[in-house]
Order: sequence, then C-alpha cells, then structure tokens
Amino acid sequence: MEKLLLIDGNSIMNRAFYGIMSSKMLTTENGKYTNALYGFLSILFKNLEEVDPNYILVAFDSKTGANVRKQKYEGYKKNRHKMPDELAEQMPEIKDILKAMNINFLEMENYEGDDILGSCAKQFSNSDVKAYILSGDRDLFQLIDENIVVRIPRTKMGKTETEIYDLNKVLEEYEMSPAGLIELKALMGDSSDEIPGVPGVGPKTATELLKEYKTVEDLYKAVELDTNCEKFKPKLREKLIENKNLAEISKEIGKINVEAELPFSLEDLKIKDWDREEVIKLFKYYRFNRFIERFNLKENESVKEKDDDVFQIDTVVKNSIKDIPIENTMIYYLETEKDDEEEKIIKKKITGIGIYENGKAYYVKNPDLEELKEIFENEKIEKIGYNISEDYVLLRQNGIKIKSIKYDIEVAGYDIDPSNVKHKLPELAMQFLDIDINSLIPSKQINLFDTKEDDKNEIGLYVLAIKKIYEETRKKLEEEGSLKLFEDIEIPLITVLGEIQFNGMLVDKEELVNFGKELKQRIDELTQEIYKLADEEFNINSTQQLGTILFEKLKLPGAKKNKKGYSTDVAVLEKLILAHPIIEKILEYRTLTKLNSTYVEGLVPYINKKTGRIHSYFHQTITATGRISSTEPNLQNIPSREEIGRNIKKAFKPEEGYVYIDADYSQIELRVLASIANDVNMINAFKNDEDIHREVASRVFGVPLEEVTKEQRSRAKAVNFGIVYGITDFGLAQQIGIGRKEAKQYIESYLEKYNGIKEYMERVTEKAKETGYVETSFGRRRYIPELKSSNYMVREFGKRAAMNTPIQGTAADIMKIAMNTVYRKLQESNLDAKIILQVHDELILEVKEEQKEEAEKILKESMENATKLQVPLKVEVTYAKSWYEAK
DNA sequence: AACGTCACG
DNA sequence: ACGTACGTGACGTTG
Repeated sequence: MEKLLLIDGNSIMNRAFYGIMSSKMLTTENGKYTNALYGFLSILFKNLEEVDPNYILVAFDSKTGANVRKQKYEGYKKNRHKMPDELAEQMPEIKDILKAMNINFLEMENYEGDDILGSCAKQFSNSDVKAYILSGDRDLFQLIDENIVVRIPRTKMGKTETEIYDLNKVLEEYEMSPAGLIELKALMGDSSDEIPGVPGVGPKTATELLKEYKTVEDLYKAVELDTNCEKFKPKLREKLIENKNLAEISKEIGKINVEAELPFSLEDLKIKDWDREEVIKLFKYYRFNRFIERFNLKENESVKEKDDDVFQIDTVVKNSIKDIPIENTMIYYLETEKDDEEEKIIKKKITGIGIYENGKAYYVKNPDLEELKEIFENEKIEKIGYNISEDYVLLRQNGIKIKSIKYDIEVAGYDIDPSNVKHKLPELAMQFLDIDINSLIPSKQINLFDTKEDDKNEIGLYVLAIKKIYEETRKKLEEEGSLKLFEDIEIPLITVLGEIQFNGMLVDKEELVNFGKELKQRIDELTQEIYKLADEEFNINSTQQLGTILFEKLKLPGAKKNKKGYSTDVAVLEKLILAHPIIEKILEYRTLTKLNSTYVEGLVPYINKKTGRIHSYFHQTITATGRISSTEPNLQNIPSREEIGRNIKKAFKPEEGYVYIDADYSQIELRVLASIANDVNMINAFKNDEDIHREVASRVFGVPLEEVTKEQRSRAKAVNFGIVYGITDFGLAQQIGIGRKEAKQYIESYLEKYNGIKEYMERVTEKAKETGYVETSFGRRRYIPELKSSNYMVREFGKRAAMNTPIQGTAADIMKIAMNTVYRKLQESNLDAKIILQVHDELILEVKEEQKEEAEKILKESMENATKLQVPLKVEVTYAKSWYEAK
C-alpha cells in the first residue's frame, strides 16, 4: 500500500507561528522571524517520520482563492484579519525551503488550499493509495473516508503530538458521517470563516435535526410539509424557513471542492531527494542547527564534541548543603513556593535548592538557613543562576546577602536579545539548547504519580539547563561583543536592584488615604454635575457611553473614530472645552479618578504591613532599550507634571531622622545624542552650559538668543524631544498644535543647523538595515526586524526605533553604571544611606541626616563621572523631606 | 484578552 | 493613499 501526504500549508504555518514551539525566536543575525518556518519544519519532519509517505504535496491558499466563495456570499472571511507581517514574510521563505527539499507545493488561482487538498485526496486515493491530510483545520474532516484520514498537530505539555481522525473517530465524536459534517456546517455556520448558517441554530439543534433528516435538502422538504408544526417547534420552523437561502449558501461555500482540475498526476508527487547543498545553506541561514544535526547535514566542519550529549542528569538527594562538593563556582536553582504571609516582601518561601557540580545534580529539600547563609555569603564561591534578583530579595529577607554573583542566564538572554521575548527558563532552553524543558518534566505532564520523587529530577534538569545555557549564552555574548556590558554593568546591577526592592520606599498611609478622601468628595460632586449636564446618568468611565453622549446626544463636533467608536482622549476633549461646559468637568473627573484609582486605591495595598514601605519590583530584562522597568506597583510613573497629581508624592517620605537626596541627570538624552552624533553646535551648547531649548530655538527660528520668546522656546523643546524619538512632521505638528507644513519646516531647519545629527540619523538607520540591529555606546544590541517588513508603516517605525534606541539605551547604560558606583561607594564608606528608587534619569537616596553631605558627594560624583562623553554630564541634586519637595 | 486611556521618563 | 513621534505599567470597560 502506498501513502500520500497532503499538507495544508497555510494552516500549518499559522499553527507554527502562533502556538506550537511557541516563543517568538529571532534566530538569524539580522533578527529575522523564523518561528513559523521552524515550527512548520518540525511538524513536517515528525509527520514524514510517522507517515513515511511515497507521495507528498503542500497546498497553499492563493490570493484569489476565497473569491469564488465570496461571490456566493460576500460575508465569507470578510473580517478575517490579515496575516501579521511577521508571518507573511515567512510564507515565501517556506516555499524556498520546500523547493530545496524537492517537495511539491501548489497554489491554484481561484482555489483555496482546502480545495487542492480535497481534490488530491479524493482523486488520488483508493484502496492502494491512502491519503493523509495534515492540517490544523477541522473543516477538512468532511473529506475523510475509508482511504483518507486527517492528522491534526497539537501541543500538549510542550510536546507536539498528532491527533488522527479517521472514519470511526468522526462517527464517534460527531455522531455523523464526514458528509454529514457539510450539512452540519450549513446549519450551524462557522464563525471563523464567517459562514452564516441558520441564525439561532447551534451545534446541538443542528446535530439533532441531521440525525433525523440527514441532509439540508431532506430537512427542508420535511419542514415545508410540516405546516401544522407537528415535528418542528413553531419558532424553529420559522427560523429555518426564513433562512433557507442562507442554509443553502452555507452548504455551498462550506463544501470543499474536490473536483479541481489538477495540473499533475499522482506520479508527479513522488518523494524525491533533497538538494542537500541548498537545504544546508538555508538551514544555516536560518540557524536551524537542530535540523542540521538531526539529518546529519553537517559537512566535515567541526562536529560538535558533545554530539552524544543527551539532556539528562542524575540527581542526588542530600540532607545538607555541606554534603555537596562545591568548589569555586556554584550553579544553582532555588526552588520556591507561594507564601501568603502579609509582611513578606516577596511572598514566597524557599523549599529546596538544586546545585550542579561536576556532571551531577544535587538536591537539598528545605535547606537550612544557616547553611544557605554560609554558602551564599561566601565571596570565594561565584554564583551562577537564573533570575538571581528574586533570589537576592528572597534571601535578603532571611538575613542573607548573596555575594559574588557571576552569571545570570536570564540577564544574559536579555543582553543577547532584549526584544519582547520572555527570558524565562523554558524559553531560554528552547532558544539556546533547542529543548522543550517542560516536556521533560514528569510533574508537568498529566500527573498520575507521586510527585515527591519528581521534585528532585525537575530541579536537576533545571540546574543542568542553567549550566548549559550559561555556556551557550556566554559564547554568544563574547561573539557579539556584549560580554563587557554584561559583566561590568548588568551583573553588579542585580545586587543594586535587589537592594532597592528590599529597601522600599516609606509611605505615609494616612496621608495618602486622606488625599484619597478629598479626591472622592470632589469626584462625587463632578459625577453629579456631569449627569446633570448630560441630562442622564451613565458610566463616565466607559469611553463608549461617553462617546455616545458627547457626539450623538450633545452632537459635539470633531468626532474622531477609533476601533471601538468615538475617541474621547484628552486631545479630543481639549478641543471641545469651549463647545460645552460638560467637557471640563469630564477632564477634571478623568484626572481625579486616575489619581484615586491608580495612585491611592492602587498604592495602599502595596504598603508592607511590617516595613510600612512599598517594595516594587525593578525589572532588568523587560525593555527593548535597556531601561529598568518597575511593577507592583510602578513607582516610575508617580504623578509629577501637574500640581494636583504631585500631591501623591507628599506621602513618600524618609524615616524620622533621615532625608532624601534626589539627583537628576539634566538633559541626559540630548547630551548623549550630541555626543554620539558628534554634532559641533550641540556639543558646544552643552559645553557652555547653555539653556539647550533656548539655544535650539535661536538657531531654528533665526533669532538672537536674547530674543527667543517663551513660545519659541517651548516649540524648540518639543522639537528636541521629537528628534530623540525619531521625529515626524505629523507627530511634531500634533504635539505643539501647528500645521504639518510648518512642523516640516522646523525639522528641516533643525537638521540643517545641526547637521551632525542629521548625518547620525542617516548613518544609524543605514547601518541598522544592513546588520539588522542597533547598539548603544556600551554594546547593548537591539534587533529591529521591522526594518525588513513589507509594510511601510512598520518599516517607518523600525527607523524611528533605530534612531531612538542608541540614545535612550546609552542613557540607560550610563544610569546603570552610576547606580553600581553609588552602591559600591556607599558600601565602602559605611554610610547609613540606601538607594531607594530609580526613575530613568533620577536616583533617590534615603540618608541619615547627619551624613547627607557625604552621601550627596558620592551620589553626584558617581553620576557625573559614570562615563566620559564629549559633553559634560550634569546632575542636579536636592535634599527633601518628602518626594514632593524634591526639585 | 484586547482596547482605550493616562501616569511617568 | 495611507496613518505616525521613543520607552514603559496600571486601571476600567467590554466582549
């Protein structure tokens, strides 16, 4: 018996892109998306192995494929959102790969992939040739017969499995023959393809009806005869009769065409040998090392020594850490469990530790705190771990300070590629080891067994993974020239961020709550006034309801649409202030509810019961540019710009006898820009400590410095910001409320006067297009695959990101260096001073009052001397008895 | 879970 | 003829 494997190209690519083998991997140097290719090939290989076919074909949808059905019913796939660019760009590439593998693929005008599959299956299969259809789409079940099965790939516990549907399985699951499924869809419709069906008839009713009448045609014969409603309930009968037409159309478009005239014979689909050279070339280009190895495609080039290196390890259980032969490095994993104790900073407890040493994994359950202290505080033992910052705080609240942190694989993964991808252990294992770690862990599978024994094995696998990821990422960091950044900046920062979280910020709860009461009172007043002005009660928080009130009921002008209806954001509302008195009430309402819900109600629950402080997380591996981010709560967006909001900061104050020292970098991003763009005019301005916005205004508007008006200065300021963001005339116009033409003139004038900046912007985008990435002055890399997108908008975004990242990122690096230095010097000087917050260009210490001058000196000097640019780094410092008073 | 909105640098 | 400033996180509504 022979076998024909038919693959639904679009469906499998789609599955591969979204789910299976998830984690959006950017594996090639220039930062291309390859995840769908990788997933498709994984599924393909698995099925080639399992089916072992004699014939093969991959069918794709053609651009015109849906037209035929659209002509019959215009709603068909109407709202189907188009493929994301990241997937679309992989479609031609999979075809290149298939070509190299000599696998036939086909798209036919006016046919969808399904039709090709159906036609091949029905026309080529017989008792001697079995057809196997590989697709993620259950619609294809209608094709199943005694010679045709459908294989559906699915992920289960991180593993790719295949579900096989044959005649029996369909009968069992749907209580219906495959042909019946066509009738079923005709009645119940299909929301994903937007096949209407009979409105009000769902799977249950449809199945019942078809059991009795088999086909839509017979059903309708019976319906029409049943004038007395003996067999059909009146309502149902009415629905059916009313929508007869829809049912018929649905059947027509839901039915896969099996009669396409195929441009080849079965013989043409015979499996052929690969063009090995071409396949190797492509796999290398896409960095599919796993496939290269799997098919022994490597030429003579250095065969990996650890080819026989399987991912498994013996885990030895010990009662004491002392029984583990640790030498100068400790590769470890802390096992934790949730712990809801209120006064904890990180609400977890340690339940075990795994340690890798010399080819073995050791596991100690519920390790002794003293022993942990001894080993983690031992400076001679270098620590290699995963997400150490959490361990740091966890141990710190148990009186243990981790010393000699050498390597954190999460941070390493981030430095290699900081884009949105998560840098959690499973993703890291997938990216660097090509393994699906969860699939190896018994307790993550369906759990039939006692997990006690599994714990140690799980932890053993983790430490093995950490060890291997450590080796792989270190190589990579070295190759990319980011090792210095990693070792000198990021690793020391783990401790500093851990300390910041541990220290926390003291908050006067009463003061905060009292402010909240004032807010609420005013909010209540406003609510009533708004109801009165609208002449009805509605949910002011609902943008939809608000939009209806403003633009339909009150008929205010300037309605702008967004996806969900009318836009009601500040920009829109501010233009309407004069149009109706309700607007300013709404604006004030918005401001106050934001303050109350986010900064009063939102903050209070985070005040720690024991310390009276807020201990936010400070994340080192989130942002694309290298900045830190803060959560639970976010202390980096406490109100500051408006007076009413600033009041929140009054509740943040140092402990009795202590004072805040608040230091801000002045214009750090513009200084960085001046320096890396090497722009003479801007460098001179900073060297002379000029008011940079005034200086820019003078040049752009061609007036003497002294004659720059407030208005001009403020516009120049907006231009400066815009430049840093990768300016557009539209954005600038929007920002300062001028015309687009005028904005364009400003920009042109600016780039003429500061032509170093102009050249830099051209240089950086050019280089980014070539290499696929941009870098900060300290070697932090960010890939920008958007530059390769076929979508103009996405490409333009890529350009702006390319221009902005070196600036924002270098500034972030500088701040990180400063933080490390400040922390180290404060330690060395033994001052009673703690770093308690970083807000990108601001750093706050809480210091014993008598020591404030000493600490201030350290703070200011460390920040100013963090690096040497072509312009001075200026730092402004204030002492404050609350955050509100700072600056 | 996605969206709109708004707080920060 | 599009629809745009860069980087974040939290909240409330809606589906």
